[in-house]
Amino acid sequence: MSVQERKERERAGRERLILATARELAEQQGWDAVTTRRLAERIEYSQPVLYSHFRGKREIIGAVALVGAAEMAASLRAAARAADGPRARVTALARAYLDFAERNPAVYDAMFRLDGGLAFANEDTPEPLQDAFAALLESLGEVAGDGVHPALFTEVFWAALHGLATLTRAGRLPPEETERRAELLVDRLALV
Amino acid sequence: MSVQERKERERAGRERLILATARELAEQQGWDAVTTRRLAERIEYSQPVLYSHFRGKREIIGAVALVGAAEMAASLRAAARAADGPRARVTALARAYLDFAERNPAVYDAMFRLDGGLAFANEDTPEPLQDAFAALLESLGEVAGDGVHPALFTEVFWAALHGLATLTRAGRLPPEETERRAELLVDRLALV
DNA sequence: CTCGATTGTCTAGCAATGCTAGGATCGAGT
DNA sequence: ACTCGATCCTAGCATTGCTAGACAATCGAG
Repeated sequence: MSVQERKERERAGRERLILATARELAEQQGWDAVTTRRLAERIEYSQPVLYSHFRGKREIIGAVALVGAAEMAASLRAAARAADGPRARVTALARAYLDFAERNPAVYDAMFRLDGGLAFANEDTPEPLQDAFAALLESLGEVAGDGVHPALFTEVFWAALHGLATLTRAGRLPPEETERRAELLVDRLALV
Repeated sequence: MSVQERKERERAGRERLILATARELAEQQGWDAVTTRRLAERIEYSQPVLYSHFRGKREIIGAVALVGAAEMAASLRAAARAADGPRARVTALARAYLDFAERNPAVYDAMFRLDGGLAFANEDTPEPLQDAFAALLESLGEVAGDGVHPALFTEVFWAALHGLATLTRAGRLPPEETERRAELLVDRLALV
């Protein structure tokens, strides 16, 4: 059995290598530059190897998205934990979210802009994505206000952050005032 | 000179045909299905003809985006005009925006999600895009609140709407509660 | 009316893309 | 040492955006 175990270990290692390489390449040159050929060349295997791990490029994007979701959830929780009081937590949360999107644009795209073949908004949604939403909910639920469903409030807040992140990165909004926009958003949306 | 004029008229007509066809195809099957070959076939010309009107696919997307922006601006203004009072205007505006995005997903993508090679957030921004933003500003400026820059407020509001529109359409948010989310957004962001 | 030139259009082709079939190679277990 | 299955690669397909160069239609001058 040891032989089989070793093989599985090697396989898992190579899968991590593929994902790390895809992510790195995407961050460096954008997802368009992540072609199966280039990716295969960088991991020093031929293209068909990729297809023994993933169904195709879409699934690779999806896998990177899941890794990113876990990271984002951790970042959000860390930021919330470091802040005192509900209001400060929300501010920190918003900053952390926008910061993550700015620092990991390719991963963010994989999560929310590209089609990674992932299920959303239903029971089939992969755990890391549900957990990232939960991380938002934990801090936002307490400032939703009476009579407002926490999940609905979180969705709206999230959508606003998502809009700011994507429009800014696409050059639709001047980046200089990101901070002021985030402040305004928190000021209005968070009740005390 | 009349000959030349006729040719220019025909040329302009064909350009409109290209754009209308591209838009129709994109709305029916998505922008991925808008290939130069398919597009050329539908307009009953060969592919190179497309390149005598536009630099490439990107520029076609950009041109569709401009047409869409003009339409959206008109829709937003019509909705605002039909409402009484600042608060009702904002509600109507939000509804009209989300409605436009839902009814013209391909055009919306061309405007805000895809790369149409257009300039944004600077003085080179094409007029229709500036005007669409102006249409938002007209109704939103009056509910920004004291001491809040109207343009900044509009950007935040717009980003929130954009987030709702894109996340909903990408299946990230369940569509049933769109209306409630929009209400919550207006409730919180618009000051009276 | 004819002819040359210009304008316009098409056929054919390039390189790059995602993906796959089929054969070669390597190694585990007898 | 040998067999057989798993593993990997070479080669290739269809499709994409885009372009070069040949061909045809049309216009203006004589």
